[in-house]
Amino acid sequence: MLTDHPALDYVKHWRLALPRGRMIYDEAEAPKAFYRVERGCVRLQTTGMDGRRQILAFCLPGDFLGFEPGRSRMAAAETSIATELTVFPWSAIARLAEDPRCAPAVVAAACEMISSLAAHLRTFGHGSVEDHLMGFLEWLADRQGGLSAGAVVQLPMSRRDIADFLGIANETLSRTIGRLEARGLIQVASRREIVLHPISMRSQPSRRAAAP
Amino acid sequence: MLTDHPALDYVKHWRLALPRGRMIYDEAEAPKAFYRVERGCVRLQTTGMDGRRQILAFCLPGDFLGFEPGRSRMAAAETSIATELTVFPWSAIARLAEDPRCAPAVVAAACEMISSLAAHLRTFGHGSVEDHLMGFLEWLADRQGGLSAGAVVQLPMSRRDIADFLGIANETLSRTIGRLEARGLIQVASRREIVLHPISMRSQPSRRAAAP
DNA sequence: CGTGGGTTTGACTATACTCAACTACGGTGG
DNA sequence: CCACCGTAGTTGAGTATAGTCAAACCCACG
Repeated sequence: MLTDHPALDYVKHWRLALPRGRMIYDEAEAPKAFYRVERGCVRLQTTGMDGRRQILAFCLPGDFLGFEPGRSRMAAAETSIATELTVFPWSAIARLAEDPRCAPAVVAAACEMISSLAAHLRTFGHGSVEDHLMGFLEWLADRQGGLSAGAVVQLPMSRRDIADFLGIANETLSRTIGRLEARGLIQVASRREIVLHPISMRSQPSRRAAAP
Repeated sequence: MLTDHPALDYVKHWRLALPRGRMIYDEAEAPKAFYRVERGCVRLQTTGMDGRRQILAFCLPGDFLGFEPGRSRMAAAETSIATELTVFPWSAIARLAEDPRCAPAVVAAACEMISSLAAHLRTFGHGSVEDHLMGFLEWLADRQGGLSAGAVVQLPMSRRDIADFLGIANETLSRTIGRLEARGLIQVASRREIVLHPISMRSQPSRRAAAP
């Protein structure tokens, strides 16, 4: 990972804290910097002419974004929640790419983005919405320290964000969450917290134990 | 584009001709080389446990594929039709990435793949199947010399390939083609040839004209 | 404490999937 | 060269799934 590469410490960079819903850069705008997420969550998205939004990827702490040597951004980047970033100005990109010691790491960073998009793309084609949602939650749990039994997943984005990521209507997302909970696969602790039930626990479909 | 970079001429490479339906490399296998398509068409695909296939991208002449410095392929690569490739062995990858003159071009190649996947991903979320298919055909026409009025698009892949790329059942693809033809948007000349009607010129040209 | 955006729920509709039968094409062998 | 066969593609009927429109609801925020 680029994070572990010492070369990054020597290129110019600084911290940047943003509130939720702030645009970092817009679609098709000229790249001026790239970023690493330190805290929070950034969504990479495009907005169609019909006004509908498609989220291509979520960037969590440790992820890089905006690494596009081309002359225009392929997607806009906005914070899903309050987020802290490290900014690397464009000049650093050129220096990185030309430094023989750094270039392989840079390529690796680009390939991570490829893997991320490819993983997202492969889920789109087939499978039910429930599968997609479970896959998304498991990915989140994995990023938050492994998907152990009864892992509590923090959702650093709104339902609408998740729906636009999965490519479904937010009503459908809401209904799907309810269905998964009814089947005992997940449990909605709060609006931004979901408990993943282990597969082994599926055998005993726990009905809502907590009395009102 | 990497194609235009002279450094590629100096790294070891050779030609390879393959018949249709041949696997170039398999999913999760260790990368031994990367490739440039000279003629034909390659599909990058993953196969789910349910046997269903999702095609992530089609690689047409000029495109690179298999550029993954990681330790395993993110997707399998197979020829959709008889295809001619230039093979660059793994040793060339390391050399390219470490050569200060080549590294930017290498990064650019990776970014092209990112753009390709991102473009595919953004169409998935919203819009009708007809839109997706028209977008696909226009992309093909664009790659085959611009989408002028009445452009004849050669389809270098089967209907099943197209369906798996768009993430729809092949029956749905067949019906959608029929519907588009009935609406006068396209005309099926033969099984592997479709004429794009000038009505589609209403939409914005994705082709870049001369700089202002 | 009130407001407003995000979220949930309901009823209805549109769209694409599935299963199944049928047809056309391309390649092969007589 | 033609007949045959197998694969790819098309068409049809019925069904399942998610979208749309609309309204209620619930927090989080000021």
